[in-house]
Amino acid sequence: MPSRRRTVSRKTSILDVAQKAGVSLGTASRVINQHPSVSLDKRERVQQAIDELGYVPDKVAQSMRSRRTMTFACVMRDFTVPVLSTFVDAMQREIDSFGFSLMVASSYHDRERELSLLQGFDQRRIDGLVIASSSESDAALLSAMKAVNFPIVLIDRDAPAHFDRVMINHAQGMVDAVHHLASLGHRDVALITGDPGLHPTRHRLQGYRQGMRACQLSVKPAWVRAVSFGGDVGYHETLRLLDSAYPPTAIIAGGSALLPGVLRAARERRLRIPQDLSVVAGADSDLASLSIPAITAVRWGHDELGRAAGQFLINRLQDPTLAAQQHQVDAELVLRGSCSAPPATAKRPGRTTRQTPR
Amino acid sequence: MPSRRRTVSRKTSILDVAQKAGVSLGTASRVINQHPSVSLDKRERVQQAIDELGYVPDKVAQSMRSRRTMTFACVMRDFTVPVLSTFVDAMQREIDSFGFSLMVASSYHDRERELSLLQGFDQRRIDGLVIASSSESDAALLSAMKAVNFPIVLIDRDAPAHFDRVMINHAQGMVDAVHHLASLGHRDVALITGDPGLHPTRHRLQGYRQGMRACQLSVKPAWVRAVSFGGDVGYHETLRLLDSAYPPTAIIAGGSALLPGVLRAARERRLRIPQDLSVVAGADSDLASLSIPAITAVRWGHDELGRAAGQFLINRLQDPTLAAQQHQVDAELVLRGSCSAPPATAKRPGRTTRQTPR
DNA sequence: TTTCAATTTGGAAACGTTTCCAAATTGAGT
DNA sequence: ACTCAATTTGGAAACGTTTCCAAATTGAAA
Repeated sequence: MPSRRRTVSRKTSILDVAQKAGVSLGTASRVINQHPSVSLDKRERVQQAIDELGYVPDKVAQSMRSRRTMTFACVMRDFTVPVLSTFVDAMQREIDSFGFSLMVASSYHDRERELSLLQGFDQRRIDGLVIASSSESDAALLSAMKAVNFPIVLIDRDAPAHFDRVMINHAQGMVDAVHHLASLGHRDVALITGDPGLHPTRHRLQGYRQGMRACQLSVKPAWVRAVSFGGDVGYHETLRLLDSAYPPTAIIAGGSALLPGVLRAARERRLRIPQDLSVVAGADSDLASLSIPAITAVRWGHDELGRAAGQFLINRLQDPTLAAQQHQVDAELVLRGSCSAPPATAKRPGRTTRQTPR
Repeated sequence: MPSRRRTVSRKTSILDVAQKAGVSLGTASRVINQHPSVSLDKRERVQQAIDELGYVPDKVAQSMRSRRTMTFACVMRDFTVPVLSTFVDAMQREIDSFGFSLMVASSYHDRERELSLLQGFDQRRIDGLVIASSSESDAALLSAMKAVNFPIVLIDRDAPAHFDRVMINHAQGMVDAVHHLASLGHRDVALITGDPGLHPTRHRLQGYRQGMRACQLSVKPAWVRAVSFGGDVGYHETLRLLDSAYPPTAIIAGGSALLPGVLRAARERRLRIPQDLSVVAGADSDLASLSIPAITAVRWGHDELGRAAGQFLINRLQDPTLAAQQHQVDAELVLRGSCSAPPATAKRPGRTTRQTPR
């Protein structure tokens, strides 16, 4: 007689189903996968066997053969940033109905870790990745992203290769911010933002310059500081600005991680917001909305970002030949209490600024 | 000759490694898995082949055979709650060095969804789950949690079955809160908290009563409201309290989702905090720390929670026979600006309260 | 009936590993 | 040299599916 089962009771497998329904293994598999060519008769018998046995297919075995893990991953710089959870949640909802699960991991701004996450996910044979990479130009990272066996959607990043992209319209936000400040009478508007190699920084810079030009305001090079999103940059750059010979009357904090430092520096210099200094946050945050006064900020829907990213991945899985997809989510300026006319007392020497419009 | 490969170039497999090293498949596998019984000679040859071919093992195939997916999952009611990301992040870090990845999913307070997540993760053969279940007593949920093929760690839940548990010492937080308020002169302290079927609610209730007793304060039944964490409960219960015949002079908002409603209701009734009404938050949040005045709150380390949960799972995987593990993270009262002496003008009728201590 | 194409079916291979088993090798003790 | 146990090794089974192929069945057309 055939050898007995080793374990006392195995999980019921598709074999048990086939046996119980009196069909072959292949036929059972076909009804599970809704394959059309199986007679109604057997289809019913198999379905009944499935119900009676409470059979559920083993995803690992399915993945093994079908090369689909029904899993996506999401890598962000740091999930501790509260607003990212909104993004993840929206993406989750989007992919959920298609049967996909989501893995998450923070890269902590660490290139090595990012590379090893990439390889780890490749080993796991995930079906897609959403990532806000730490760099857009790092050659090793880029080639690792290309080498990998799953589609990638970039979040707020703009890389040379033709990945799918979901980006934020930071430029528009900056244009609006500058216009708003200019309309209040500001002429000396500074921008502190992050890593100059990253799309959000470059795009903000672009919008800032465009806005200044449109308002006929000259840009003093010392007023635009694109250093990094990390550390105490917001604080130090604000101090440098405030202590300079020509301090700006308004500061745009281009990045949610920069705002705390800007506010702290202003407080230390005993500048009241908005009477002595106007402040705009280039990204909305709890701090911005709950501060007193609340900080006027550029805002966008993180849920829209998440949905688009999920949708892109699903589209591409259905049709791998799809051209690179791109989506830009709009940003709007939400007016709060951190901006007012510049102080009248501003004792500034005349400068070579162009005259206001005719 | 043997049949040619179908695909142009397959991923290199352990077979290629074995072949290149001139050993059997089994031996190659053994060196990969650090199995002791393989000669130094072959070990080196295989390692070299691995390096030269850039071979990385396929996790899906490994899981298939070894019944280990190296994956944990985490389901919380709603990941949109900012503070949960700290938890996830800490857990992530904890399990990362052991090679585990993390899946996340929100249950959205939805029992059906919770059940289907449970089954989905079981199909995926994850190695462990961390969950703040929506109920501690739902029979179907409980039996589903028992039926599942992986260990479960409960977060801030107390279920009859012997799951591993990581809980928060809400009671201590409440005791401290009551003592603090009593020391300021309050005698009429109300508590609004959430779903009475859940550990955090029951534990807060217990701490509140214990604290009141210790301070020789009587508890009016109308002052303790345990309804739900959802909806507009914080708002409505606060109004009910404030509009009652004997309004409390202090309110404890036992749950981070309740605080916004409490503050809104107080504002609507034109009560200044803390002059007219003292408020303590039973859970810290951005709102609590950034409000003006900042709200005195019970705080604990979500990172400690996450680390403990990850550690428990790893412990149990190493030794499945382990007795139920339990860890309680301490809560402390952080004093801010939302509490002061009760208004002197309180025109309250004499009550049958016991006299203050001798 | 017979023929032929279309549909349905069973059997087996394949996915890439780990692990079991038995055979081969080694090395120490006589 | 011979025995025996311990170590190392190769070969094959197993994990639970999907999918390929060829055989069997069906049904319509001749």
